[in-house]
Amino acid sequence: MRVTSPARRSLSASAASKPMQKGQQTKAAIVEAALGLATQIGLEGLSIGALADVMQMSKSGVFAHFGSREELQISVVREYHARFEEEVFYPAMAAPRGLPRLRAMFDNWMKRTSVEIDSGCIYISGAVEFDDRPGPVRDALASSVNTWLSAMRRAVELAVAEGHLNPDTDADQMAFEIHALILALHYEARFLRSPDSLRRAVKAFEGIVGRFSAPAAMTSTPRTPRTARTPQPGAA
Amino acid sequence: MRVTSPARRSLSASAASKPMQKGQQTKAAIVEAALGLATQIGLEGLSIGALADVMQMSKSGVFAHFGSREELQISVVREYHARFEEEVFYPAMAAPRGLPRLRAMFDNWMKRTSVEIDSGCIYISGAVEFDDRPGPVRDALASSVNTWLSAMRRAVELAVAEGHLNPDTDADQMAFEIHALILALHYEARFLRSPDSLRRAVKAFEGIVGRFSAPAAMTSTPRTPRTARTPQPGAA
DNA sequence: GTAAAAATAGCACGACCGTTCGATTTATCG
DNA sequence: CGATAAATCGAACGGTCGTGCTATTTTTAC
Repeated sequence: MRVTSPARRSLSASAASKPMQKGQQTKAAIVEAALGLATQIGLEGLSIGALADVMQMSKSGVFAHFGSREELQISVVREYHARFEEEVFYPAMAAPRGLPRLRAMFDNWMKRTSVEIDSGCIYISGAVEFDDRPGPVRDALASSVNTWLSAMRRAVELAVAEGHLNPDTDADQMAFEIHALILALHYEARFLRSPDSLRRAVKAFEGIVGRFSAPAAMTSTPRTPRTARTPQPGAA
Repeated sequence: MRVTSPARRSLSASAASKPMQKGQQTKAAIVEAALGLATQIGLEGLSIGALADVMQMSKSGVFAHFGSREELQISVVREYHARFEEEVFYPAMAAPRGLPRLRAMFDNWMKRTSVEIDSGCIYISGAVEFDDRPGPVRDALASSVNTWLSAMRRAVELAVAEGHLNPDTDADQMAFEIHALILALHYEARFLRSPDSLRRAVKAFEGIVGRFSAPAAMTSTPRTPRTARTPQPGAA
């Protein structure tokens, strides 16, 4: 292929090197439609036939963009990852570091999990579908999830460094408990259709923050060294 | 086996009225095998062909016992419900009511979720698979889950009545948070294969108990009206 | 034992699946 | 423009699925 036509159109493009032919944007449109399907019926439920129907294309036309169903699924996971960063992570980084940012991350995360009731989270459905099915799809999913959970842990550590949380806070532990709230919110809102779940999750989050920030609160065992009397209790 | 032998074999039988023909026990064996398959690949992954393979029967032979795949799935849910009661609920009822019993329920629940790493919980996988797929399978699942969650709430209320927990404890809230821990344990142990998740869940449980039992602990906001000291917060 | 009834097998249908391949259309570029 | 490459289509293959039918075997009952 020639050389010219340097940059064409950059949708979610990472590099402007490729000319971005027509096919690339239909591919992007296919991935978007696939993401919509996958959030409703799961990554495993994704079928090329149904996708072709939605796109008003032939099955082979859709297929040609990916070469295999697995590659399509991976593309969907990557797209979800990008949107998750865009809607959950980046906006939260605008909040001041420490507890406010941690709270913003949790809030955005909750919104993505519960507000759009009609579409689930493929990090959650995918975990169930691929928990004992090794392969590249599982790897892509686990990688994305771990990236986000690591960001949560870092946010907790920052909150400790800022003095918003107890200095002996176990960041992994706190991230685990926050993650648990999101999972319960997803479960009870989406499956049980319990209308209170969002309020429950918020309340539980405050409980967790209270436990990790109050120096007088007992954690698991009350034998935490009380000597130093850390200066600031938290709040915010 | 002429006439006699009035009751044949009662596996999980509820009534001894029926003669329990030969077919009933093969049906029970099929359901058991189906349960094993479903805990690995999910209720949706259950296929009659694969089940016939495991049972060394013909597809139609297996099929005839249920009449439809949906009925097979419902049978699996019912069987899981029975075993869950047997392994989680009933043993915990032997513990003294109050906090010890609540703790026993959580312990047994955790064990069922994490110890057998190679088989997941269909209450969790089923929730993802059927969260927006109405029908009798979803109904059966939701009914079983709600039964168990109600039992958890009742256990919390008993612990309040026994004086083990703060009298203004919101039982629904505490049950929500405990449920969340199980979901996170399942997620992180089974999908992320994190070895610490069991310990994390235990620690978090103690944190929850601590928060709901310590009368001086702040809950969500410290502005709880301390004035009237309302006698009945929730109900029993 | 024999006859009725229940359980199981065998086979085929139609539907959908992912995938392949050659033909055809459409976009790109000199 | 025409030439060339990319994108898309159409049809087909082999496979699995749930399900319905009719035999055949096995269990039950007398």
